[in-house]
Amino acid sequence: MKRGTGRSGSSAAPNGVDVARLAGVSQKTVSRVFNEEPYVSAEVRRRVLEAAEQLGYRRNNAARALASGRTRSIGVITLGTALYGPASLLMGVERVVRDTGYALRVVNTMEGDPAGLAGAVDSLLDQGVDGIVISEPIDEPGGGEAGPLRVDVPVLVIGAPPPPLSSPAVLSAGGGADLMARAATEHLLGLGHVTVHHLAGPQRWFAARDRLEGWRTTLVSRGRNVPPVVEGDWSAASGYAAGRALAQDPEVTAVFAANDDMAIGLVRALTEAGRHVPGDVSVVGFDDIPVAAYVTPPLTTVRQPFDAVAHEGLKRLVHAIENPDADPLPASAPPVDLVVRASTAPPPPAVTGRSGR
Amino acid sequence: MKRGTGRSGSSAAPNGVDVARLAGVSQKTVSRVFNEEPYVSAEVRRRVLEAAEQLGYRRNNAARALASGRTRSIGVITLGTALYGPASLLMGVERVVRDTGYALRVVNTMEGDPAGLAGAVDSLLDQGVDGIVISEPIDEPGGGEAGPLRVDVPVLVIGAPPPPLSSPAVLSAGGGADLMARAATEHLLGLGHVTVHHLAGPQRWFAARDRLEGWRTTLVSRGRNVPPVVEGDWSAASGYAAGRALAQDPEVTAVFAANDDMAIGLVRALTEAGRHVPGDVSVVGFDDIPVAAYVTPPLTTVRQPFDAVAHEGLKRLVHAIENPDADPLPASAPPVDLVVRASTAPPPPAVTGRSGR
DNA sequence: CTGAAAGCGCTAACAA
DNA sequence: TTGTTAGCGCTTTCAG
Repeated sequence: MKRGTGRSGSSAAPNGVDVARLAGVSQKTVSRVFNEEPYVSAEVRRRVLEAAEQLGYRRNNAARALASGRTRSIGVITLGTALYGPASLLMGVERVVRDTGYALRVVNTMEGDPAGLAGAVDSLLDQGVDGIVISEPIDEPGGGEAGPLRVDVPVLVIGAPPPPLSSPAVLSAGGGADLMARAATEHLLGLGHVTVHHLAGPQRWFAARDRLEGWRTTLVSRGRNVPPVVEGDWSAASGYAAGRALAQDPEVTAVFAANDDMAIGLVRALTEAGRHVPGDVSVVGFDDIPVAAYVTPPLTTVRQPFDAVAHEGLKRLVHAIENPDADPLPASAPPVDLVVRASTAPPPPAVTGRSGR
Repeated sequence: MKRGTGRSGSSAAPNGVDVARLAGVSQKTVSRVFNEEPYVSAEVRRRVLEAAEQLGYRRNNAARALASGRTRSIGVITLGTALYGPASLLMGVERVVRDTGYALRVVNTMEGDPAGLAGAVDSLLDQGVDGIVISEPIDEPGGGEAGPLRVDVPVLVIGAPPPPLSSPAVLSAGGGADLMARAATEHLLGLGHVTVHHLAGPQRWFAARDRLEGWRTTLVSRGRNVPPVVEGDWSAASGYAAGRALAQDPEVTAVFAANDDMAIGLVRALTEAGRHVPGDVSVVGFDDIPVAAYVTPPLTTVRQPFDAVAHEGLKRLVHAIENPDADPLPASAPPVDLVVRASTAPPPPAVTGRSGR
């Protein structure tokens, strides 16, 4: 092939040898300068930097990765939806990853993806990432029949307990949805509702199950009746469908929806059926999407601290990557933030009087 | 260093030489098998595959990139918001990139990012991508004072005309917002409104300017009065603020908002001010976000074909990457899709000053 | 403080 | 159909 190591011809991108020659030093010294290693005289550093600048030199990352065995990149696996929650999380992750000096690679697992999580992990491992973030994994159709996933880099799972996998470090972040669901439910109970209905998310999602659990345990611990759960698919359309059914039942005076989109569809169905929100029925959402404060009526909801979760989790992941032998950093729980607006109120008088069974 | 090329010791990841030895062939043959090159006998292929399987072999991407000069990855630069439009676009891009066999690297440029677009491009170039997608770039504070960006890979710009940059190929996709804005405006005019007000997006965004332009030219070409523009920041909150002002003006009977979030805030403000939508004022949004059909009243809006745009644009970008010398593929315009729901109606009979019905 | 030499694991010609 | 020989551009090790 003989392209001539360190040609001074101009066509291809310049390399360390070119810079070294121009600066009158060895290639190793160029490497030292760019890695900010100690023991380089100010004078030499200046010459190297100047030569690099002049040539438009830029370190070749593939070569760096090959020689060092590290790619300085982190892969994230998301569900590939533009839903507010997952999208916010991804943006948060990107920011932190970049701030930490890593590059970000993204792979989606669409629901129904044949390869699923294992395929996504594999593709990231092929690319050679130093760590993996799995954002809101969901249960898979043929779930884990292939045994635990073997991963040789640290993994951070956000919004769910870790799936079965063997890895040098498995961390998780973003728990606490059950506590948030509890706050929502208690808010409604505190308003005087006899019980609270729940419009759940798809139960394949851990996030959906977690919220349901928080709701259920709250009712149980208060000795309230636990009404049957209605399950939606996160969409406003499914919330609307659920709302049409719920509207028929006069016992329904309070509903906790597992996300804001469904809550909005629900409110619409109730309103169309002549059930006033919050006069007849109170509704609480989840996420605090940007329009939540501006729909009619403004939605009471639970705000999720996406950025904080991403930041907290990534910090621990990077620590695990860079200190393979150290103990993992401890996790910290995100705060609960119930935003009370106008979609919740005490139950209507007629119903208040009756005692819950 | 002498780690022993092709050691049979088990610790590190196996390489091509290990596989070759086990299969009793040369390393090059292993390479041939994995690249699906022709001229490998079925028997040899089988042996190699078996050996690889047994060893858990996985090609080293860094080495491949170094040797071939291609990373098989595409970088995308987004604004780092969870706004429905940008997020949907990103998901669409991810899917197509993956389907095409490339890996995806993501870098955000937050508004106000000091490094800005140039910094993002630079970071991607450092990582060594084969192509770059710039999604919805916005004007930058100190815009382009550093001269045209020098990029040595093909670039696809979505939702805006290409910024000044020198690159082997500069493509653009996702135009046509002006046509969509025109459709929205004409729908309102067709309903009988004398003119249409516009609640614009931040004018630093090309997407916002494009929609404004489509609206303005429609009015002008119809000989209608062009009312002053109100500018929001895409948020429902800004739509609400604009709505409070607009509600004071009895001349306002129709408003075209540059996105659905602002439209929702706008509707809320109008309603609170006693101006009924669509009885007194008609409102059209833009994007068709998932909740648009379920807010009160269901929003008439323009649906954006994010997936189609991503698919169409990426196809051309990949073509440009893989056929550096061929002519670029021609662009095709996305379809215009106005979704008429219940937030638009003919203007009220008496346009001067009364409210309600 | 600086440099020389030896790879990292793969692909690219060129033989055989 | 298969193998040989060079690198790709950097980091690592070990000497000065």
